[in-house]
Amino acid sequence: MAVSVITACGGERSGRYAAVMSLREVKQLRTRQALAEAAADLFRRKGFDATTIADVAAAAEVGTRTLFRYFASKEDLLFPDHDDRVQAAVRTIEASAPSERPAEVLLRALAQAESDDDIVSGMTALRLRLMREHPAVRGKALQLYSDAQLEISRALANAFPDRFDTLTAAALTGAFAGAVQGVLCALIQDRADVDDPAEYRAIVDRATRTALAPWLAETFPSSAL
Amino acid sequence: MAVSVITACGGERSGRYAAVMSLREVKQLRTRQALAEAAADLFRRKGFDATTIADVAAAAEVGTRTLFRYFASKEDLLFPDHDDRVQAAVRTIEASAPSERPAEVLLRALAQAESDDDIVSGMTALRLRLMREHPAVRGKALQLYSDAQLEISRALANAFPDRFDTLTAAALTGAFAGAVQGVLCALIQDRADVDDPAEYRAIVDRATRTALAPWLAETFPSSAL
DNA sequence: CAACATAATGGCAGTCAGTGCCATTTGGCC
DNA sequence: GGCCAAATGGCACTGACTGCCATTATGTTG
Repeated sequence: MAVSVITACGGERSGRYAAVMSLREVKQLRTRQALAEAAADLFRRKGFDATTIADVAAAAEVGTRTLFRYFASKEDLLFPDHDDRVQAAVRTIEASAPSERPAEVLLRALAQAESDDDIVSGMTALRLRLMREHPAVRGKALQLYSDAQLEISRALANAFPDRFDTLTAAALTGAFAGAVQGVLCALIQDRADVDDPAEYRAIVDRATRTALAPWLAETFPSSAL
Repeated sequence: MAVSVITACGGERSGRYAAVMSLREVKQLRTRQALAEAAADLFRRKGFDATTIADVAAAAEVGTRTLFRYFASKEDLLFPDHDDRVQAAVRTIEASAPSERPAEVLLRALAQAESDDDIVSGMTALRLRLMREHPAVRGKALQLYSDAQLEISRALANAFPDRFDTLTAAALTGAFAGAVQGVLCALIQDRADVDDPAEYRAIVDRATRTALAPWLAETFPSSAL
């Protein structure tokens, strides 16, 4: 999403967003994306450890000091639009009708968080590989996911105030996310590499379905959902 | 557990483990514990950031180079006997009877991982506080928990080979752990500090019950468990 | 008990992530 | 054009962490 905006700005339709984005903002977005792309490229080619912050900054043609104004840490370079996705998921929940089943809404919100951009660009595959090989990356990912989870559970509690208290919402969200995460980790551990986007999507789908089957089962007391 | 062994070694019954532990091993355990205790003490008094590795090493009367032979990172100092607990949980699962309900076994294994030592010593409270305040600590904790989760799910799949494939076990374990973790996080977020051991235990109990209520409900189809 | 093999220690120099400070530049706006 | 606020990037610095190596302590064998 951010990607397409910038592409549009740089291309023939560069004036399209002039009305809504100042030049300064456009430049910032470009710098941010240049950093993320340079990082992904270097991580892929040279490896995570062998790539220094200075390398990334140089490749993006900014100073290292500037890099840290865009990304708080080296690991954050791998999750450039994390916030956008979380916000999208939250909005999905907020926009849901009270008549819907919370589990369905949650499922839709999580599915939406999977950006197609990332999958086809191979960013997801890179991320998964680095998560497996570098504990620090895995730790950062888990931290981001955990924070997102909390935010989502709050949105859920707000969207269904009559069915959930904060704690139950946290439990439900945690169970969902935990199940998916658990399956995903187990899958990652097995197959060495997931290069094919379609394969990755199939895996995620399977993981989600496996994990959530009990929650979505008809026999399950709807009061708990 | 490690604590009591060392205490016994250093005290009047110092000869007790001489037959099973060499002097070298006893010294190593002592150094390890000295480091963990020094770290906990300093983190508590001075704060996490303000405490340097050099401080901890000096307090434990070893060189910083030696510290890193016992703990791979500054954060690891906060989880000194993580491995022991995970192994205990795994053994609990391995020792379970095939006739038991997997969910019950899992619950018992997780409950056992809560060491009384830690709770009364305030280690847990310190850990929770630092997890809330320092993302790096939270990331490390999540990483350790995630790895433990994978190991436990494997043990579960092994213990109930006729009921679970690897993925379902991972999903169930993930859902359990995720639910508890979610509730715990939500609870932690609210109350600023949990100093009282009894209060902490109550919170964990409540979190566990809230999180797992759906799974343990009678109406839930037993085939899924 | 002596001598040897092995493992633990700790110091030193070095790398790199990340931060505070400040002078300079740049875009937004009147 | 000129002022203001924000962005930039260089510099020096801290602190976690590592490889290397000489020294020391421990276990073992005769």
